[in-house]
Amino acid sequence: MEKPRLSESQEDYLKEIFKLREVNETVSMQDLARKLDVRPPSVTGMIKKLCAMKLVEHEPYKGVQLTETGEKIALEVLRHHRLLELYLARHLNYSWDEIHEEAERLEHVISEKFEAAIADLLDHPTHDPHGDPIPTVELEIPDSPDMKPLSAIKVYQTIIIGRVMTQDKDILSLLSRLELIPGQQIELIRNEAAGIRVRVDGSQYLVPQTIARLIWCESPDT
Amino acid sequence: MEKPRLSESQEDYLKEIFKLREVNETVSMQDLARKLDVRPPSVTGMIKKLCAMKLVEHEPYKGVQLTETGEKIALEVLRHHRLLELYLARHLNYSWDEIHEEAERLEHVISEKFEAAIADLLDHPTHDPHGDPIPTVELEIPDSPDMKPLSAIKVYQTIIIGRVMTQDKDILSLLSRLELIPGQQIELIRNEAAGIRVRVDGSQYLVPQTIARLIWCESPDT
DNA sequence: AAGATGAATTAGTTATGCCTAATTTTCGTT
DNA sequence: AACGAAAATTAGGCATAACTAATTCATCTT
Repeated sequence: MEKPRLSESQEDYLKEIFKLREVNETVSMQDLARKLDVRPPSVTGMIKKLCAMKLVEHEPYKGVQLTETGEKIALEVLRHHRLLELYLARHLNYSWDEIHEEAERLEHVISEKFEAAIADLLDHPTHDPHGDPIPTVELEIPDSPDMKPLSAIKVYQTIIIGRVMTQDKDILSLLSRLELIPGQQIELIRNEAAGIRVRVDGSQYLVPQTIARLIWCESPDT
Repeated sequence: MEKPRLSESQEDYLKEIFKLREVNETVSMQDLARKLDVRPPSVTGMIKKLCAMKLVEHEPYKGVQLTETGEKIALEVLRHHRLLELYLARHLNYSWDEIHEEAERLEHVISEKFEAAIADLLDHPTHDPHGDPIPTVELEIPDSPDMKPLSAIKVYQTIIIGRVMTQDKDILSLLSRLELIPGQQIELIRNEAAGIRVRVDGSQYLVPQTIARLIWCESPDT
């Protein structure tokens, strides 16, 4: 199958469809419009084009889905993005909340060679600094530990943060300051109406429910 | 003065005007069209826009010049490009003839932060792997040693290559294979009609005049 | 079963940045 | 001083990817 050259826009559409599909059963035009920060008619238009290119399938008024080829491209972009995030953090001293924005621009521009070079340098990592899995060179998604949202953990215990499910800069910056980042061990204290009370590194915080839903943790049992 | 956000195209125009200005007294629309690989009417159109933005000055049917602001931007792009070239070569194992192409795309996309990070890592270098000076953070052009083209050196002696004045991938690849790269010591043997005969690293080559004009050397005397 | 509502689509516009074809300007020659 | 060639410009178009406004469709409520 020929590999068509896509615009950055088109790559972003495919990437977002993929990411939304991981969460929702079906991907609506509205969801895409929100994520891509464009108006719905723009989405309809672009989806039509991607459809013509056989990168997505679209039943009007229903939803969108990636074709095999479309998914391949989405995974490539995702691999670029996540490798870059780790690279920026590890080798260029970027802080945890700064990496997303820079990777977002670089992901469309780096060559296969660049990808391979940083993958090598990073020793072919499986997860990025936010805990997101990095697709392999063969574009398989590596396994992640079993996780559930902090907001859904009932048993009070010591657990490890595995993944933070947001790209919002302000939230990331906050979580970074509180050390609520993947790899961090935290202690669940109490589930209050307003949020989850946790101990991190000796300090206690009340994590609001909205934010607790974004923090996924490895739960050793139940 | 406000820093306007420019398109990649616009940055490329400013960069090329600057580079042409270093060589020619005056920059023609044709020169630009050739370098940027577009047709002359496109150049006229874009120059008009850059003129309106006060980034260039243009007397129709005469030539183009950068304004102060335009030159600043050109130097920023050039700094990005040349830092990136050195970075790719030093840290990501790119070969000498591969760096230009990748830097060409990345230069428009990296942030100030990225620039600062690699400049730090490279210990604030003054010249890139092709011997081109890297503008400083303050956008001053660092001094280079006195040089003249290999084709213009009369006295037969041992000299050091300082700069290679081409971005042509094929020529770069050839020169790379022959080790005719900045820093290399070479011995002038004879000036023949067809070219300059030199000894490099024990091997003898005949460097055609066209190529000898691209290789600038530090000449200790005369 | 008929609206009402919200999602999706169509129609038509805009801004970039390129193109070709036609025209104008400049300048070196005679 | 006039001509011809080369360079530059204008005029008019095309593709991309956004947008707004208007319309159509699907579904939920009563």
